[in-house]
Amino acid sequence: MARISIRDVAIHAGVSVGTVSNVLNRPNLVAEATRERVQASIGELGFVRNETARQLRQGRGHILGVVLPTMSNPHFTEVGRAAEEAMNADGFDALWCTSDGSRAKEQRCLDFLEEQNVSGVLISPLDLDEDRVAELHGHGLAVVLLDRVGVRVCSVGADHRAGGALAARHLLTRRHRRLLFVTGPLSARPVRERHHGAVRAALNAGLTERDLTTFEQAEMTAAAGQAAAVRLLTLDPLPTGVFCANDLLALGLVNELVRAGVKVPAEISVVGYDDIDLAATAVVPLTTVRQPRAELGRTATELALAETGDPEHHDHRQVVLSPELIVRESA
Amino acid sequence: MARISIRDVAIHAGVSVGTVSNVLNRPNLVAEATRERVQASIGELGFVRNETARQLRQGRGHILGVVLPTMSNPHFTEVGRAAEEAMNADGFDALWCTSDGSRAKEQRCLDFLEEQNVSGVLISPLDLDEDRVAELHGHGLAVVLLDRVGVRVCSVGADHRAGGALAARHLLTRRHRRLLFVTGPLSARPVRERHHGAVRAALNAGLTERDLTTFEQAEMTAAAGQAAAVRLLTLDPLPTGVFCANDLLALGLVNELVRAGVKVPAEISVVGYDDIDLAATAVVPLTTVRQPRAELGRTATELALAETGDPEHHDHRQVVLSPELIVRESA
DNA sequence: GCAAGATCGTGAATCGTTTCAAGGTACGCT
DNA sequence: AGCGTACCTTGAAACGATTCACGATCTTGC
Repeated sequence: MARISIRDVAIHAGVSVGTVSNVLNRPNLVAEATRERVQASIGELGFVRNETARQLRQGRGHILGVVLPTMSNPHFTEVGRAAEEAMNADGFDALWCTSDGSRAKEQRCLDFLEEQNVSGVLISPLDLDEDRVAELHGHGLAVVLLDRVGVRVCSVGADHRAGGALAARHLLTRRHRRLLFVTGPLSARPVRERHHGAVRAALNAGLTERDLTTFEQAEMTAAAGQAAAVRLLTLDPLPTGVFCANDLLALGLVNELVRAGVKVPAEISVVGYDDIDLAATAVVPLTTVRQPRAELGRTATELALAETGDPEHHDHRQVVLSPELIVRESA
Repeated sequence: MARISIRDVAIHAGVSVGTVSNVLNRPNLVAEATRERVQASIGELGFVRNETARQLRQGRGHILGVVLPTMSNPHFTEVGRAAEEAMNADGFDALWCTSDGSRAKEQRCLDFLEEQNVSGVLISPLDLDEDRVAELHGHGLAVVLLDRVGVRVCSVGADHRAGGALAARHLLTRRHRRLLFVTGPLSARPVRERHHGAVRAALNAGLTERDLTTFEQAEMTAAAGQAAAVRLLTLDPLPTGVFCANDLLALGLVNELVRAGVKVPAEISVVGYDDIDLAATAVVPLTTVRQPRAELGRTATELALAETGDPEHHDHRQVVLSPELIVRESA
């Protein structure tokens, strides 16, 4: 029942603990015969390295924290997956945390990660707390902000303003003149930027405030999108083009419109954001703004790893990636 | 830059490390004045407990691993979320791992968790490796199987056979006599059981093998569901009732059918499985078999915690929960 | 004024690793 | 024989916390 330690292995193999450790970490220093004997003992006893002790000795674990606002939106889990893959390739592991939309939970995640002695954190913050980030950073953790630029840390994100503009301009080229923007909470910066980008583009194209309506939904889920559709249908005159701040909203909205007998895109066109897998298989395949998810995750990991690798002279980079309009059928 | 340790705090506050530890863990043993002084130093220095060292000393961390086959299916992330909530309530934290459909990755997850010294693991195994489970268990970890019963460990799952039967019987009561079953890989037990349950129910109701078609999709995604729909439409005669092994498949399938001009449920009825959030907001709100997700996760945590609490005389329980048919519009 | 408790604080041992200076052996070379 | 080199192996000192037996100091009661 008691856990097998390196010491047990050493005794069993008739060598010192140092040698067992060498077999584990620098096998080339150990004579072949010895090495095999030790390996055999390891197998026989079912020894599993205690990473906890190893970390303690080594200072920091080979672990990066990943803090996401939710696991229910495939966009985020995919970014995380790409990040994790990149870590694994470098011998690091991911520690996933979810803030679940709560600032308090987000703090708990960060505390947890810091206590767990991770060497860095990739975080998609709800609402950037610069001080907390500085603190983390001061404690020697590499911090990479996802979708948010911060002072004095690395960050990687897509250009949401450009993305919003992309969506709006697409609707405008299709001659839509009455637009509805269905956003999430504007307190969240990426959401706000998508919205501003879209509004700006519309205004630049000669539309006026009166041509624009905004629904600010509390959640960015399909259910919220559905609710938005219901509300949309009470508008008079009806908008002909809708931009949703993410695909989940767009999916719920389109579904409800179709159910109500509205033809998409003939009567109302809809553009989403993110290009999650579900977008392509929707009833009306969704025209949407694709975020370079895999690149986002991968780059975030790279930045974090670069910083942990050489914290001394590391200059923080702000990587901003370009979103891409994916035209399908909904607009 | 160097991490602040309990020793630094002790020096700063002019006490011994033992006292600082007491402030942290048994504050009642420390005089109020001292306690406050230490607390002040902790705040001032920005001390963060090194959970790694604590774990080393204490034997096992207050962490439970959660191994899921994918983060892209909301069903699993929701189960995980419920499990995590229950852990948090008991002072435990969750360590999330994804096997991503690969047996090898699953092994890596388990190795990782064991090295991390977690005190237990909740696992939704791809394909149960009894030996590995026994090994984990032998190493003193509490193991709880999700959706799979195993020998000599706790498990909690829904009754998939009953769920499959529920779905099939619903189609049968609606007078469907030509059924299509769109399943995932039948090598996965829960999938197989859903299928068997459905087939059995159909046969019992007097249908023959010739009335039943099965598509075994490699993935259980909306894209796979879409592909299944395309193939479905080549069938002659067309089935009138379809049971999909999960909601993602069903969603993709329904969407494609609707796109092709097929009326759901009038011409073809579809039943899904899981009742993920998206099911309710689909174009044709999905009739589906709900799994008690929250209860599943919560119960799994409870079982694991019970075992870690008192490993000596703990009898392993096999909890099986009942699925429930949710009738909406698709069938 | 003193013994017996009660109340606090200390310091060393410990958890399982890694690391590294130092010790052994064997071998070849002069 | 003596010495230098290579090659292996050892043992002890960390890492940062917790725990616990033991002192030190203060009360209290007689």
